[in-house]
Amino acid sequence: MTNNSVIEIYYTLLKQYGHQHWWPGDSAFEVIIGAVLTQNTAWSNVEKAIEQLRLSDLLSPHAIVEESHDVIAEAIRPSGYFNVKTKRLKALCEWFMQQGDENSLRKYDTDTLRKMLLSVHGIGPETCDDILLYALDRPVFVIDAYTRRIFSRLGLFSGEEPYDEIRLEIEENLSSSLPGEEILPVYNEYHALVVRHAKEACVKNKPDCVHCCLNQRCPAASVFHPNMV
DNA sequence: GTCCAGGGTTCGT
DNA sequence: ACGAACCATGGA
Repeated sequence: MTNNSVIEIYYTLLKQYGHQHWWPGDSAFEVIIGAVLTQNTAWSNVEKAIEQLRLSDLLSPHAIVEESHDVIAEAIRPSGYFNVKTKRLKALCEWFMQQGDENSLRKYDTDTLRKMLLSVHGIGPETCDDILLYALDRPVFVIDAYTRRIFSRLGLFSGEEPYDEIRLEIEENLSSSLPGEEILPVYNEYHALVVRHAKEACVKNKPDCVHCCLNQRCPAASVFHPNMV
């Protein structure tokens, strides 16, 4: 990985697509709920689930802990895996309430918070980093399937490396390119741009489509290969 | 009808 | 430490 490759990819994506405005204006709690609901699920379905929670007055940690499994499951049905996700939401909300208010999480450093979140049932590495970045304003680089696919096709990784191996290498590379005060908004925007690009890159979003970012058959190839038509 | 989405847990090897 | 089955809806 060359010295500035990660930030250069960022500037390329930002120039192509502009700002994505991910999770703006929502409360931290709503972002946290969304992070669980969107696991392996299209965001459009998550919006329906959140709206149904809102209409049932279930959009608070206390309500989700107290309400019955079946009522919550029915509310979040559109997001899929509703029985699994109901358990995960309850576990996460119980943890959240045990911490007191949102401000009581500020006293932990990011690595400590990550371990705390990962110990909650239903929170894996990606959901954890979504919460850290988009709800708690921590500077972490979110690794998802799109990130692996795109960075792999740009030759930076094989794509099979463990989650934290990719994350730490990208974070080290990025932080060497930017001062600390400016890195949080870049992490925030970067993941959103990767998702946006992945959707543009391959019409069918096929994991085995080897053309994305590699040749002109990919609709988004010119983003990284300006000389290609 | 088929594929897959802003994943994680559990249970084999 | 790694692989596979499992969970379930809705849009393309």
